[in-house]
Formats: sequence, C-alpha cells, structure tokens
Amino acid sequence: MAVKKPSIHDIAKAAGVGVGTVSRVLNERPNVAEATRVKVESVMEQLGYRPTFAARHIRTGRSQLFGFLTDQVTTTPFAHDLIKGAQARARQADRMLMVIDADGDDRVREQAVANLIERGVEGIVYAAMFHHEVHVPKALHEVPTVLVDCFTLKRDFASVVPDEVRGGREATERLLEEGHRRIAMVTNDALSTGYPAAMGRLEGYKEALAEAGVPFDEALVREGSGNADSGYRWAHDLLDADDPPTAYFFGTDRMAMGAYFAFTEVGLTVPGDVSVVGFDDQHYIADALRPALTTMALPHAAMGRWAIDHLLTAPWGEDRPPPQRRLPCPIVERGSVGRVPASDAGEEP
Amino acid sequence: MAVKKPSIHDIAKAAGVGVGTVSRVLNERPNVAEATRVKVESVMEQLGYRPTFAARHIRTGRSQLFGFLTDQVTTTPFAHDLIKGAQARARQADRMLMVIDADGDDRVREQAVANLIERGVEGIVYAAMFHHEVHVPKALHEVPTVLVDCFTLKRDFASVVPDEVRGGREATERLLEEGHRRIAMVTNDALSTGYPAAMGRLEGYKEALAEAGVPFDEALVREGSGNADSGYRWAHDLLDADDPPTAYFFGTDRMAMGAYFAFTEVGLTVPGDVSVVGFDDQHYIADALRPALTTMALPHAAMGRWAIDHLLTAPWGEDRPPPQRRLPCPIVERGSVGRVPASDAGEEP
DNA sequence: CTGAAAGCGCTTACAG
DNA sequence: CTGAAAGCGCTTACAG
Repeated sequence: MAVKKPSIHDIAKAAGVGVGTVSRVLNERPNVAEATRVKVESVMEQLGYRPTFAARHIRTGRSQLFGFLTDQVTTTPFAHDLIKGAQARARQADRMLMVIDADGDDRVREQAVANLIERGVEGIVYAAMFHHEVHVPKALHEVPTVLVDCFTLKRDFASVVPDEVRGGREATERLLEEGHRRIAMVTNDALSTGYPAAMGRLEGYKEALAEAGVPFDEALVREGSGNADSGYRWAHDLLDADDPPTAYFFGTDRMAMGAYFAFTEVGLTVPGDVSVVGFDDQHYIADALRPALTTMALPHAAMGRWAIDHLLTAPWGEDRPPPQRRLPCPIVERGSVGRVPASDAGEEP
Repeated sequence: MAVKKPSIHDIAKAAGVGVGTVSRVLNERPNVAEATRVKVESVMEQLGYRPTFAARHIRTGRSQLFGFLTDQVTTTPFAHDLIKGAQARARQADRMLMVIDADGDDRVREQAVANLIERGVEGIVYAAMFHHEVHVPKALHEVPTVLVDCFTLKRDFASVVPDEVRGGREATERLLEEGHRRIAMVTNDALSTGYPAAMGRLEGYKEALAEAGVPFDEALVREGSGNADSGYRWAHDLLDADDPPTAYFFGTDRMAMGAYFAFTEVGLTVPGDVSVVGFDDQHYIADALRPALTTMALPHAAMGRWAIDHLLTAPWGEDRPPPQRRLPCPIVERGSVGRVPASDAGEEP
C-alpha cells in the first residue's frame, strides 16, 4: 500500500503503447493485435493493475449500482432474503447493491436517498419489512424506484407485494382438501390496523370457504397479534369450544408455534388430531416445530429479484401508471396437515 | 430525467462565478463572501444540483466506502444484525457499505473482492455466519480487511469473534447461582467438527463447574446437532436418568425450544421444575417460548461495529500481528431460569 | 475573497 | 490496428 496504484498511463508507458490501446484491451474491444493484447495484459499482471471504477463511471455515466434502502423498525429475519434475491438478480446484470438500513429514522432516510443519488445509482429499491403503506422521501422521484413489500397511497411508484389474499385462500384450500370443515383462522393482526397482511389473509380464508360451500362461521375466527403468546391463548380458547376446530390456519408461524404448546398441553397430536397451517415460512421456526410446520412462504427473494429486474428492464420516464405487482406465497409442505379425523368427517360426501 | 443533470460548471455560469467558488461553497470551505455563498446556494437549489460523487472520489481518492462480504451457505437470521452494526458505525463516519453475499461460491467471492477493490473501498469486512476457520480470497491482502465471526489459521487478518468460552461459563454460572448442581449441557455440534462454538461453550461450562467446586459429570453432557429435534431427543434422554438434571444449558436456542416440548410432554414446568439457558439469542425463538428463554446473545451487532471501527482507526500496513478480538456474549434474562427445586437442593450449604 | 488552470483515471471519437 | 487529444465533474494549489 506504500506505492501508488498504477494507472492506465503507467501500463501504457511500460507496454510501450498508447492509453487508448490499454483501454481497448481492458474492455475487450476488437481491433487489437493479438501480440499487443498479450503484451499489455502481461504488463497489467506484473504491475498488479486494477482499473479505477470511479473513473470509468464518470466517463461512461454508468454506475452499475443500485441502492437498497430498508425501512424498518425492528430486526427481522426477512431482510436477508430480500437482499439476497435483489443481489442475485443484480449480479446477473453485473450490478452491485448499496444497502442502507434507515432504521425508521426519517432524517437518515432522506440523507440516504441523497447519498445514493450522488453516487449515481441506476435505481433504488425501497423495502419495507412488512406489507404496509409508506411515505417515502420525495427525492425518490428523481430516480427509478420500486417499492417492495409496501406501497404508497397514490400508487405513484412501482410496487411488489405478497399476494395475501391468494395465500390465505390456498392455505385454507389445503385444509379443505383433507376434509376439514371446521377450520379456525387466527389473524396476524388486529383488523383495525388495516394492514393488508391481516385483512388479505382473512379474506382469502373466506373466499376458499365460500368456494367450497362451507358456511363462514365467525365463531371460528380470532384476531391475533402475531406473536406466539397470542397463538397459545387463542388455541386454548378455540379448544374450549363445544365443537372445537379440526384445523387451524394461523396468520403467522409464531402463533402456530404457540398453538403447538397448547395442543401438547391438552394431549392433542399434530397432524393426527389437529391440522395446522402457518404463514411466513420463518424456517427457523417452521422447521424446528414437531412436526415441522406447513406454511405459506412470503416471497421475499422473489420480490427482491422482481424489483431489480423491473429497474433493469422497465422503460422509465413514461407516463403509464407504475405496476403494482402481487407475487404468490407458495405453500411449503412440511408435516402439520393431515386428514380430518374420521369422527369429525361426518358431513363429507 | 430528460434533461442533463447540471454540473458545477452550469452552476458557476448561472451564478456568475468560477467553478472553484462553487466547489468552495459545496464543501463549506471558508473564504467565501456571504453574498456569493447565498447566491450560489440559491442557484444550486433552483437547478436541482447534486454533486457527482464519482468525480469527487476520483479527485480526492476517497471512496467513503466499505465492502461487506458475507460468506454463507444458508440463510441465517444473523446476517442482518451484523450488517446493521457495521452500517451504524459506518454512518457515523460518513461511509457507506457495499454488501455482497457470496453465498458459498468461491468464484463469486473472488470476483466480489476484485469489484470492491476497483470501487476503491477503504476496507472490507468479511463476515461468516457462524464461528469457524475460513479460507479467503488472496486479493483481500491488497486492502485493509477484518474477519468477522471467523478467522484464518495463519491469523494474518484482524478478526473479531464471540467469546464462546466465556459465554459458556457465564451461562453455567447463572444456573449455579440459583443453586443448581446437576446441570446438563447439550453441545451445539459434534465435538469432532472442531468448531470453536461447540468446543468453547462446553469448555466454559466445565470451567464454571470447576470454579464452583462441582465435579464434572460426563453423564450430563450430550453432543447435540443444534436443531430443535436434537434438543427434544436429548432432553427426553436426560429426563430418563435416575437422577435427572434440574437445569439444562443448550448450545442453541433451537435445541432449547425442542427441549421445551419434551418438558411439556412429561408435565414439567419451566422454570419451576427445570431451568433452561440457551445460546444465540435468536429472539424470534427466545421471545416466543413460554416462558421466554434466558439465553446468551451472540454479539453480532457489536462485531459488525467493531469491524468497521477497526478499519476506520487502525494503523494499516504495519507489521505487528493483527488483533484477534473476542467479544463477550451477554446474557439476556428472560424467564427460564429459576431457583433449584427444594427437594433437589440437599447439597447446598 | 475569487477566477483560471491543471489534473485525477478513465473512454471515446478521430486521424492515420 | 493504434496513438494523441479531448473531456467526464470535480478539487486543489496559485495568482491576483
């Protein structure tokens, strides 16, 4: 580190050629004699030459860079999948990712966007850690942007979110498929929050029931809070009913986990006695449960990938309304769903 | 986006000054008349001027950038804390972080390091997702580097890792403190792997016992695999003994979680009948358990912070051996540790 | 306090 | 196929 890094001029001089030629071999351009190419390459090798990206950037105007801004309040296990998905797609296109965690601070957020723009990013993905409406820094309008797991009320940015309704529907269908008719649903949040994740999953549940001709029974629905404790309590509550459910659909894996403890306490076995489907696919929980939990996966990697892909391929600056994309939440089959117990299957055809 | 972004020249012309003056106000340098400053600033405002960072970088030689390379095989919930810690420290110093997930691919890793160097990073943090020995790309020697949660056999890079031994010791001490004497330990991996996390935590357990004058009893130790299933099985196994333990120290929270199910099955209550301490502080598990799990926190954020801090402040290029730092794993008290049951406390003073 | 000029390390036409 | 020159958007002495 003591000696100055060699520049293209040093290479040119040492190789006895002009800088243009060095640039040509560097960029693998045609019209370079094989002999000169070899010569130049060997000199670069010897001198340990590394191109300076900033110079290239300034000349070509291409930063090969995307910004990734996360808007989050608390550490979640999801951030990484999102980043991984985005980065995988970016790498295919030879781009890098500048990741910033604004951690819920508006000032930091504004500053971050400004910094990213000054760095010349080709686009910014603004990712929330759960599906909700957001207010974003105005400067985001200066640069191609896609919102991930969130959206603005005005829908003035491209956005990609999980298809909560469809996820809820498919979770419920999976249970119906096994003959269950008394299926409880514990929402992942109070409905009053208006969060799409809570509303949507419940709506999907209702849709599936309706389609299967199973009457909706309000007595089987509980408003949960998302955490394990809530699942534990509501499971006990539902268990206390005269005619307890044979299947449970929880809006989060954590609630399903709490419910497992409740089932164990009363001597019920999953999936022999009761079937369970979760939501989120937090695999450190879903895999750890006994039996492992069947759950709906939040498409974090896919959303990250979609976001970068959109930045890469969408025509910017046009007037058409930005796409509001919903990605499916695939079911991850593990071991918590089984056939409805024979004694409860009376109403089957 | 249709019009070209204004440069410092455009500002200079519009403000009727030279570019040097614009640069001076941009950098808040002294020796600018108040009137000119105001004038220039208003022009910048009007034209929506943003400095081009790449130009600044190329002139000053400062990239204000660190690389963050993760070497990981599988998604872990820890990556984010590491990144957050690193980024928090970087922001204080007005630096940004370029995050790359090499995902276990050597080619990608090499390429990533090359890219980062070309981007002019001031340093690279190379982070593993669990404490082990690594082989790193040679190019890392070209730039200040610190290894996080890993180390090289040659110890030729600065490194920061969790103090596994001390963590194991303090976990055990916590249990001894409550009068427990028959304390089981389930390691988080086969000892044959040689992983510091498995060896170290067990060693700490032994140290604590020795210091307390409690004879080490091999019958109380099991080699676990880290996952919930393993915890479940070994808990049952230990429970079957003639004189079962009153306390359990698990090398991972996931194993503790499995054990909770075993305890529930046999009607044992935590912490009334048995006490439990975990390791990792995976809070989505630790918080979700009933009662919440007392556990040793892996210092991910602290390691991330330390790494950037070291890059920022250490004198580089000197010959002294790079520091090999161990950071403590603080205990996180939740609700799983209680007094030894009276009937088991016979041997107390 | 301020402007004109040089230069950071590249790429890109333009001649030859 | 190749070299010399201009220029990307800044900062930094250097005169005034």
